[in-house]
Amino acid sequence: MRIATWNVNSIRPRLPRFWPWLEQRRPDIVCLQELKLTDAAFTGLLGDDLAARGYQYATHGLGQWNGVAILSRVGLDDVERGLPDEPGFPDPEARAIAATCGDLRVHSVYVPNGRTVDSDHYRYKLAWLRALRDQAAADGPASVVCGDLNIAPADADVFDPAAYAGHTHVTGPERAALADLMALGLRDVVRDRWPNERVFSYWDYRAGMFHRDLGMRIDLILASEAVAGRVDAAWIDREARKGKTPSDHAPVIVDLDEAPDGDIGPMVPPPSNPANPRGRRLPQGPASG
DNA sequence: ATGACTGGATAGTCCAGA
Repeated sequence: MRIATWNVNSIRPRLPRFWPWLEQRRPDIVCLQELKLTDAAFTGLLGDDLAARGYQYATHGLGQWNGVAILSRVGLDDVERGLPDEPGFPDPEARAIAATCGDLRVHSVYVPNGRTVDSDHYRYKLAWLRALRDQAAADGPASVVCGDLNIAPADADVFDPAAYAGHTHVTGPERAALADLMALGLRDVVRDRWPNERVFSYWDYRAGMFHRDLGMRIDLILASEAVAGRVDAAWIDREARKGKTPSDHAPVIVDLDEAPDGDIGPMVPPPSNPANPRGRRLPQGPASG
């Protein structure tokens, strides 16, 4: 099963990129962020074409900012829009949606940016992350938190840590909030798969940042242990950042083995292969470079 | 270089993004 997450930076002007991407990558579950549409506008714009491709969908969109969705070809139940006791700015925004897709609880999130350190928006970001952790704490054993976390987990996840000193996305409190979320038992599956690689998911539109590969890794798939153990491939789809009218974010894609029937039995040891010590298939596309 | 680009709302430029 393939799961993808993509901050599309407005779905309406992205449609000429979105439909070919969906046809090419054929994910079973898609988490989208920054739709910048109401739910009604999303349905009017994409509803029939998604149904024709076999996707159910649920959206949480309130207007021109934010907006998140989950698309699924493997079932879509128990949809939850927003977070329990969700903080707002000042009112709650459309930044979180969750649903059960087959055996998986799936979250699609667009974490607040934070703007500048110690601003009201920064405090809102931290409060929002606590509310997300509290929601995810109620998940069953098979869950994924996917989306634009707006936090670079480590210095290796920004092109120049010194350039980000004193800026949001890299501060201790933000990383601590991410660590608190991951302390529920969630794994950063792309970093697990590419422990020493230069792997970014966002590049500023300006100054040829993508061409020079000066970016950040802020779009994450965080998977519970039971799911992380099923990961075959985990990579950033840089092809989607190339060419005309891209989003400034690239999709993140994870492939899982089929869920075991019934109880999870003893793990079969992976084949011993020095070129691929994790015993995983190689990804369908490049992770970076 | 406190820049650079893109999208939304608007009808001038401003806000937001990160």
